[in-house]
Amino acid sequence: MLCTSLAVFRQFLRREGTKSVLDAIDVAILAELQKDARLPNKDLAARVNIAPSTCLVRHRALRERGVLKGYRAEVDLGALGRPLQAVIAVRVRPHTRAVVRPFLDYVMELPETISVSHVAGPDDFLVHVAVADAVHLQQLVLDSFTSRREVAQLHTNLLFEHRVKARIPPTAQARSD
Amino acid sequence: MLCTSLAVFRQFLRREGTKSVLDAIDVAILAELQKDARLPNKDLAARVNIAPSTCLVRHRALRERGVLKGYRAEVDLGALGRPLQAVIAVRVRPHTRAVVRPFLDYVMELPETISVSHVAGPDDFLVHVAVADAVHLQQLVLDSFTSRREVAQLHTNLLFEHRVKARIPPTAQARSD
DNA sequence: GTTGAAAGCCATAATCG
DNA sequence: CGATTATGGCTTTCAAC
Repeated sequence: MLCTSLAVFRQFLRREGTKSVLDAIDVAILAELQKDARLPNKDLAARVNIAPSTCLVRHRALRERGVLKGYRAEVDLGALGRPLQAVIAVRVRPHTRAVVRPFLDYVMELPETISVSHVAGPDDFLVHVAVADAVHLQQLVLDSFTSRREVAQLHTNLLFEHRVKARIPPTAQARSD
Repeated sequence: MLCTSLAVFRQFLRREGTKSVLDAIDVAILAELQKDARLPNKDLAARVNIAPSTCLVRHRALRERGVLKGYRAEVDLGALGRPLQAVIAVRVRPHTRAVVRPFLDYVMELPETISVSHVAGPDDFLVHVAVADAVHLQQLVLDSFTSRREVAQLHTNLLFEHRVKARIPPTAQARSD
C-alpha cells in the first residue's frame, strides 16, 4: 500500500516536470558517468545491476530530463602549453547589467580563460585562467584586464593545486529511495 | 624536403615524450571531444576530415600521451537538489604542509564540494560548493568550516552565474603546424 | 518499467599504399 | 603515417512479461 502510493507520488512528480526525483539506480548511473562518460552501455548496465536495454532507457531519460547536461573530455593543460593556472578576482565599476554581461562575454572569448564566475562579495568576478608562464600571466593581466576601463580593482591568485570532484551526490531531498 | 624534415622533427619530439606537439588535426579532435566526449569515432573522423581508423589511432595516442585525461558527464546541479552555488575563500593557520594536505582531503570529502583550489594570495583556499539553499549554506559554513581549528578566516561569495569554456585552445608553442 | 532476443551498425585490428 | 576492408561485439529496437 505504502509502496504503491509512493510510486504514484513519484510518477506525479515526474509528470509535473520535477527534475529532482532520482532513485538509487539513477544516482549510480550518474556516478559512473561522472567518472567515465565513455563507459559502454553494457559495462554501465553491469555496474548498476540492470539490463543493458533498461540502462539505455534510463540514460536517455536522464538526458531528456536535463539531469545530464553533456559529456566533456578533460584535457591536460600542461599539454596545451598552459601549465600555470591562476584565479583573477576582478571588481568592475559600475556594477551594472550593461557592464556585467559584456564583461562575461569578453572574458569567455579570451583563449586563457577556463571559467568565469559572477559572484556576490567584495569581488565581482572570479576568472580561472591557464597560461604558459609568469610572463604570459603578466601580459594577460595588463593587456586584457587592467587596460579595460570597467576594471576597477584586480587581485591575481596563483594556483598551486586544483582538485575537481568526480562525483557530486544529490541531496536527500533529490532522492526517492 | 622541408616537409620531410619537419615531420622527422615532430616524430623526434614525440619519441622524446614531449606532450606539447599537437598538429591541426589533434587540435580539432580535442576541440570536438571537449564539446561532446561521447561523439562516435565515425562522426569524429568525419568532422576532422580523416578516416575512422586514423581517427582511432590519433585518439588513442592523445590518451596515451596524457593529453586527454578523461571523460566526464556534466550533471545539472539543480537536478541534484543543489541549485545554490558559492565560493568559500578560506585562510588557514598555520599555512604548513601538515595543515594544507589534510584540509584539502577533508574538503574534497564534503558532499557539497565541487572543487578546491590551493592558491597563493591573501586567501589560501577557494572552495566551490553547491548547496540546496541559504540555510544549507549557513550550516555548511558553520559546521564544516569555521568550526575547524585551522580555519583562521573565511569569506563566502554567493555565485550568480558560472560559465565554463567548452574549448581551451593550445598556445602557439604547443602547436606544430 | 523491465527483460531477452534479433538486426544493424560501429569499433577495432590487420593489411596495404 | 594514413586509407581500406573484414570481423567481432556492441548498441539499439522490438515484442513480451
